[in-house]
Amino acid sequence: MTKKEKKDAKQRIYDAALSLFARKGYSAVGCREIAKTANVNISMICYYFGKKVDILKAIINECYDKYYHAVLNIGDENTPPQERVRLIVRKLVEFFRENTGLAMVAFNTLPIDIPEIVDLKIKWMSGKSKATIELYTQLGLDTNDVVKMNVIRGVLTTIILEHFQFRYARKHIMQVTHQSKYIREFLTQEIIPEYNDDFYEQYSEILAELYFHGLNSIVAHNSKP
Amino acid sequence: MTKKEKKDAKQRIYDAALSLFARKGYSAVGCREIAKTANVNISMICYYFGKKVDILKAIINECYDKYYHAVLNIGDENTPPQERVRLIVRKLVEFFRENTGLAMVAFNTLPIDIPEIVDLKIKWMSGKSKATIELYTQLGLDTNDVVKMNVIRGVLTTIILEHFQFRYARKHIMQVTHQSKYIREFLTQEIIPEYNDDFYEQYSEILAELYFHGLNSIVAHNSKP
Amino acid sequence: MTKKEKKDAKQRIYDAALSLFARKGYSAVGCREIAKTANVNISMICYYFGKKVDILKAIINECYDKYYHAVLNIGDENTPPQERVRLIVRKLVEFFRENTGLAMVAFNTLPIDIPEIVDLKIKWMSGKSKATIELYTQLGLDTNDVVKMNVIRGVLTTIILEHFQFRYARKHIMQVTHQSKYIREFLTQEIIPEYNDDFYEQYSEILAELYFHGLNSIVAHNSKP
Amino acid sequence: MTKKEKKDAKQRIYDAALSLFARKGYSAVGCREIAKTANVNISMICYYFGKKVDILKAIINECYDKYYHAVLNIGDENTPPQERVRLIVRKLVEFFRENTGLAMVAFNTLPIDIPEIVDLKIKWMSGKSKATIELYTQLGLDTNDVVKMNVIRGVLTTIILEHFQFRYARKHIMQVTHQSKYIREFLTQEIIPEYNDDFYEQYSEILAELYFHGLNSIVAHNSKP
DNA sequence: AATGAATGAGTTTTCATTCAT
DNA sequence: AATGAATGAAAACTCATTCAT
Repeated sequence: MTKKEKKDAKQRIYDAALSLFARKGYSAVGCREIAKTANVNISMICYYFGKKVDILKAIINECYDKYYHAVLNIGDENTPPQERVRLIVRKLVEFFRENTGLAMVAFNTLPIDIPEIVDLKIKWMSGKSKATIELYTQLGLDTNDVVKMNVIRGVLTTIILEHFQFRYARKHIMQVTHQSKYIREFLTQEIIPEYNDDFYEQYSEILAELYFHGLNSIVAHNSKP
Repeated sequence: MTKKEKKDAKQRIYDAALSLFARKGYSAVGCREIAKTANVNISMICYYFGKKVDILKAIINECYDKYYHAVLNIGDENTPPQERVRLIVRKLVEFFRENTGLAMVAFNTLPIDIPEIVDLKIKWMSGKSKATIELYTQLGLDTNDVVKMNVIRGVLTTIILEHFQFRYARKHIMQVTHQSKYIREFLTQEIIPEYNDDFYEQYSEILAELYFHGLNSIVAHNSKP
Repeated sequence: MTKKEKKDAKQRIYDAALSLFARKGYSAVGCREIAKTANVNISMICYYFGKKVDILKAIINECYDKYYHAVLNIGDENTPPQERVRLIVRKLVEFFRENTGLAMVAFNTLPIDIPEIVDLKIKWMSGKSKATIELYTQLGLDTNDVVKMNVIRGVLTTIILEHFQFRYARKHIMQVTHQSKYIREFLTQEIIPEYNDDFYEQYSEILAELYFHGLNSIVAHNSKP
Repeated sequence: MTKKEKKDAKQRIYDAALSLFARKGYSAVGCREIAKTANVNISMICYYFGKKVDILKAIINECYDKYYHAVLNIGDENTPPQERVRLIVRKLVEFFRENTGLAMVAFNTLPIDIPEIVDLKIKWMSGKSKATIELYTQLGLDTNDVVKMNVIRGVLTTIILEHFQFRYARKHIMQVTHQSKYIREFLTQEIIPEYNDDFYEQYSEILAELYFHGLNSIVAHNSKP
């Protein structure tokens, strides 16, 4: 092994794990597979990370860290609401675009039943959501309206994440050989856009539009006549 | 064992598996655990379902079947668009409410790397989406606008599913003892509504509002000047 | 496999484990080795005992159970002390002779650092030692004399156990090939008696003699003039 | 690290290993644990001792060396037998008191199945036992009486070792938290003497008494009429 | 139809040791 | 002289599945 490879062993493990977790889910991926993908000996995983779950922890930490950095300081009370929404959407899209795998693994709402992980996630999720709350009040939304808050909680993130999950899944599926040929045909029939800067420019714009007007419409809405 | 129990063995396995898959994910659940939860002998699983994966198949099949029945024939071209949206949302919410676990397992976009499952899902997902397409055209949306379609694809389902996943996760987490007391405190501090008929009446109303106006706003939107 | 073998699988594992633990100590024996010795698949161990440590638990339980049955009801206040000592020694020797391996594993004072085992042992050891206490008082020994009690605590058991450990070890060592030939020579030079009924008849007699007069002498002894 | 620490690294490993072996047994202790306890890098162990087993060898060597020095030249034919016994007991108690851990590891009769160790022990054990043999003849004991020799072989050492093992184990157990509270209560209920000079003065006296009169009684004993 | 026993390949993790520096 | 990285073998244990009954 060259020096380069040695230096990167930990990183290679991390990357391999991230990619595999994103594709199969944490539990479906074994250390063997990670090691093979990273081209290292199995024991290296424990050597560098201690336990398999610690790789997941590292991923979650990196993801939330990046996430909160991304959505930090997006406009203030002086920014016009629509502009603010546009900024938020743009930032989020950018974040998910750059960290698709990371986000898929960390944000997957599937409640993996590992207490440590649950705790870690909750720790991250608690007390950071100022930005959106600020936006809501700016739009005149009653943040004490439990129903409305239940409707809009996490909506934006969810929509974007879902987009990337779908895109990721489709790409992955197309690389795999499937039993039924008609599925392959179906997949290739679909019009798949080029997911380039231009696409996401428009995507953000439209999503911001949808979200902004959607929000506004429910501000006015009176739940009970 | 009574005869009643014997008769229900298969169902008990199915129910146990469903509940466990929803909580932990398919791969994280072992046959042992399912058998124990269902209070049957392990070999019963293979006996009734052949392979573990076949339970998942059964779940997916039941879910999609119910799903498409739920969203079938919701209004037609004569129904006013807003009313139609309201109907769709209502039906979807109802569906997810009644089949939370089922939907969590079947719709989880996490692409589990099991070809059979992927194929099965694709088979179900292809060619059934007439209802929404109809709605789009009724609203005047250009269904060939790739970007717009990427934005709205699956949005409604995703939002509702996410709501139920969040609700489910929170409930589950609260039942588990966690290391950090402050997490428990945090969880109990939150205002959690009673998720009753009344709540979902309002929830559907507001979500329909948001979705309808959101959609309308992007119909008008001109991506590129 | 014949039916006979099937039936005995658990027993074979138990026996193999007992024999290996006696020879090498619990920690030095692996499941692989037990399985091979018992001529079963490794997974059978977990299948029948759950965990490796549970075999040890079973051994300890069997040993203490037999032990307390063996030393139960050996004479009473009407039995002359010397006769009583003779009876106790005889019973103990008999017990150790019949359960050498069992006793070596269970009574090995080596404090294996497994809490469950420590607890189990203490549970057994507490509150069962009436027989010896009765004897002491009969002999006129002050059971509150801490020093004397420290001297005689467990002496008899220890001496006998040591005899069997030594005998066991020597036998085992002689079966193994050793590097240094002079050791083999040395070992074979030694006069090794036949450990038959006759031997243990005399052994018990002499040990009882030693123990009885030893005890008596310290009864009279005044620790501090 | 200071120079002092560096200098002592080997000693620290030795001490850590000794303490851990005494508590858990050789096989149950890993190099990792030794290294951690000694606060050195794992590779230091191999660096200083070659193999893990060589630490054990060092321990055994040190122990036997000290042991034989301790019991060397304790009285001669002119010393009155009872006085001689008293001296031997005193010396042995002193030795075990000062080298409890060492003796526990080295003298543990548990036959660890490592040929090198077995050989080493046998090498030490052979041909050094003049002192006791001398005593026996002085007392008029027939050293050719195989049964008698089997009874008294190692008795003294065994008794004392057992005392220290018990003391050691109890102390260790009390430091550990156990599941069952009643065990802790039981342990603390016991009257535990202060194991100081005064205690061992008396302990040696009483044990010498027991041993001397015990031996004498069997000298007179005629095995078979 | 139903099941307890059995299995071999699988899991994660730890082992003592070696190596290049 | 000293060490962090690396390793393959082994550790205990679990896996989904099969099979004889």
